[in-house]
Amino acid sequence: MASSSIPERTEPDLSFLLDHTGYVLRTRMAAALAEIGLTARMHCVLVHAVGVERTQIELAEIGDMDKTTMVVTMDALERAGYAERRPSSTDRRARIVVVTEEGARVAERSQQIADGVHRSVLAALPEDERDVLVRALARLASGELEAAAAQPQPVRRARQRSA
Amino acid sequence: MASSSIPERTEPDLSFLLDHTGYVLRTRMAAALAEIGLTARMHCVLVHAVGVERTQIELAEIGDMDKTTMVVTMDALERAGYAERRPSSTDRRARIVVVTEEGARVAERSQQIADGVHRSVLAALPEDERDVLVRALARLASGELEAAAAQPQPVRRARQRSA
DNA sequence: TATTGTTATACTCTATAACTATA
DNA sequence: TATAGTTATAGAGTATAACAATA
Repeated sequence: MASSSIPERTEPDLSFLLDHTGYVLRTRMAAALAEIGLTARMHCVLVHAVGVERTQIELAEIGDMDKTTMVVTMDALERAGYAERRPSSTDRRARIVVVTEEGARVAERSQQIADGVHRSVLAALPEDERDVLVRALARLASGELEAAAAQPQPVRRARQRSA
Repeated sequence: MASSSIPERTEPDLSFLLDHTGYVLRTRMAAALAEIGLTARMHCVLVHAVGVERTQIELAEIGDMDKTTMVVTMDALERAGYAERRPSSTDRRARIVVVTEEGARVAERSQQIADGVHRSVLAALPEDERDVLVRALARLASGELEAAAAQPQPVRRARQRSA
């Protein structure tokens, strides 16, 4: 959130626009999901685990989280009674995330909530802009933008113990 | 970054799209600015401080940062020799951020870099989508989206000492 | 040897609190 | 009393490392 809001006489400040809209949407989504006791991550895992056999790692990749973050998220889902860890029948190292009956109901509800938030956001736009916005963002998200994106993050220094 | 990348048979996942594009752009911008030794925040402060008399608080608001984060950013800019703190002539509590000559050159360069990144991103889109994307994001950023955004963040708990 | 999942922990980031000096 | 700026530090979030079990 260090983008400028004041327009220079140059390019449109895409950084500010994406940061700002993303922030506001995240905030709205978090608030909406919080009403049924879910975080965005719990929602994401839940929705992608219903009906299919997926391991924690697979779900972590889908939601782009670290496997250790996945552990925390699963802990929360288990405490809430929405999902369980079951040993995989094919790989005894892995755990399948099984959504409970109540979890499935919650997942459906939370997907409705998420869709509702998205709909209400898009509703603020003139109809002809909606599709173009989604299409343009999808285009940027899938490839073109990624290509040139090196990894500039200097990689977080590791804890080092002894020599 | 807990949005799903797998399309449900529902609304387009605007959360994922904004998160993802925002993340990639932030990453690219950070990498590009890092080549001249700037962070996004330093760039933002520098660019909005050249030529005008602005206090730290004013610049912090423009860049949407906390005043304590502004202190850190100013420390970095001073170390680099790009900006200085000067007492305000009208309010002896406040410090005006004065950009040095070298700082002004760097600001111009960093603005070119930022514009270049934005241009190259937009270049990935068919021409007719570019304007619409920017216009739609601007519309969402300015008001409509904000209106319904309550503050759901439970406010970070304060350190409490004694009673 | 490599991988899944876990625990423990360290690091980064950023905001709160408390303070000084002014207004 | 309130505000600009500073310092110190707490807290959230998240990644790294090391480990156990299994592949």
